[in-house]
Amino acid sequence: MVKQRDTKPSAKTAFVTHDHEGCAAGTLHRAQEAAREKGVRMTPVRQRALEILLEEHRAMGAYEVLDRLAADGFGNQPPVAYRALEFLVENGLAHRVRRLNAFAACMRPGEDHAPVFLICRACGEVAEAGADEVRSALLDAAARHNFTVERATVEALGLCPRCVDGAEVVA
Amino acid sequence: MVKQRDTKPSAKTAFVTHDHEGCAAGTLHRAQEAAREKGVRMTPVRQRALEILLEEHRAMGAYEVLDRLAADGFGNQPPVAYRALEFLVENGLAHRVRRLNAFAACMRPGEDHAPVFLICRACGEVAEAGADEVRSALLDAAARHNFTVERATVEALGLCPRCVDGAEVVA
DNA sequence: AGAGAAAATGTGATAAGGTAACATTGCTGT
DNA sequence: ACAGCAATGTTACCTTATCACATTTTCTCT
Ligand SMILES: [Zn+2]
Ligand SMILES: [Zn+2]
Ligand SMILES: [Zn+2]
Ligand SMILES: [Zn+2]
Repeated sequence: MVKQRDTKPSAKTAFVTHDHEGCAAGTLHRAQEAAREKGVRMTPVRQRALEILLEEHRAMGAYEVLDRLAADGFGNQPPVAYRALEFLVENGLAHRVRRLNAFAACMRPGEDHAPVFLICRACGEVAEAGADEVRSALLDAAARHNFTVERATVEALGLCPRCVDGAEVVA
Repeated sequence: MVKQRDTKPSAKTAFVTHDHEGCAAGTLHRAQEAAREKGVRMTPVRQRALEILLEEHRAMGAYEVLDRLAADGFGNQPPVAYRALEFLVENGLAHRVRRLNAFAACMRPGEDHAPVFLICRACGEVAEAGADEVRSALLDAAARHNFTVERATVEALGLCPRCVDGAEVVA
């Protein structure tokens, strides 16, 4: 059979225990590469911000990132974090998760993909799912209203496979 | 004039010039009916909040709604608006538009639908598009990750048919 | 009708998220 | 070296959202 190369990390890492050290390092490397190819500058704050986002598969608020950056000797005012995060988002190295008012590292930097997020309400993990079908269905729906889509937000809130067993016992 | 009984308002009103007076009145009526059937109380503040949202096909911030409510003699503190809006959202009479941090009246109250929003970045109009295909595609994508979807946010930002001609001349 | 419980509202305070504006630093090219 | 521009530091401020608690209204049951 055709052996899958390391081109689809998200499919392998979403809600599955894995070597996250390597996962993060690899993604960071790919992000750096993507930035270089794109001709944008990966400065220290920006890189550090991305590293922070990559530590876990969850979304972090700007102020949470800011605290971490400040602790590392960078500025401690909101624009420091917002600017770094804005840079990462604009260059496809991170995503904004609107449901959480937070940011998450992109797991497929440079791939020009349409992100769909799966957000576990129990453990807070966020996975990026490939979903071209969702996009095309959305474009179809928009087309029926003669609407021109420029950017789309698709986010699902629910329970990941690890949390689905035993999460609703609370109620 | 009892003409529209089993119509699909959203499909007819989205980005199309129409009798909005009747559109709003009809939707309000259907919302009241839905609330009654559901056994929840449509109090004065709640109804007024919905009326305010129904005035235009766009999303309004909570504070904007609050100002209007205060002007009508209701309380002028944030919880007044947030509570009314929360009620409307929880009972399917309004939706939260996350991309705008705002709220929009639901155009098909009581219909138990999965809302997909088309947001025009030029005129600010917001349309609710029916998109079962988008939902099922999203559920499929989630299923591939063994993720259980509970709630989903699908929002598209772009240009409505009325704004698409002549909007980008600015740049 | 009247007591008690539950739901809804009023209000003050504060947390959390986000931006504008301007000074300063540092890189880039000539 | 020096002009020009990108990036950063910093101050101040704005918007959005929630908490906590007192008061009123409405519901429920006797
Ligand atoms: Zn990982
Ligand atoms: Zn989980
Ligand atoms: Zn209308
Ligand atoms: Zn428009």
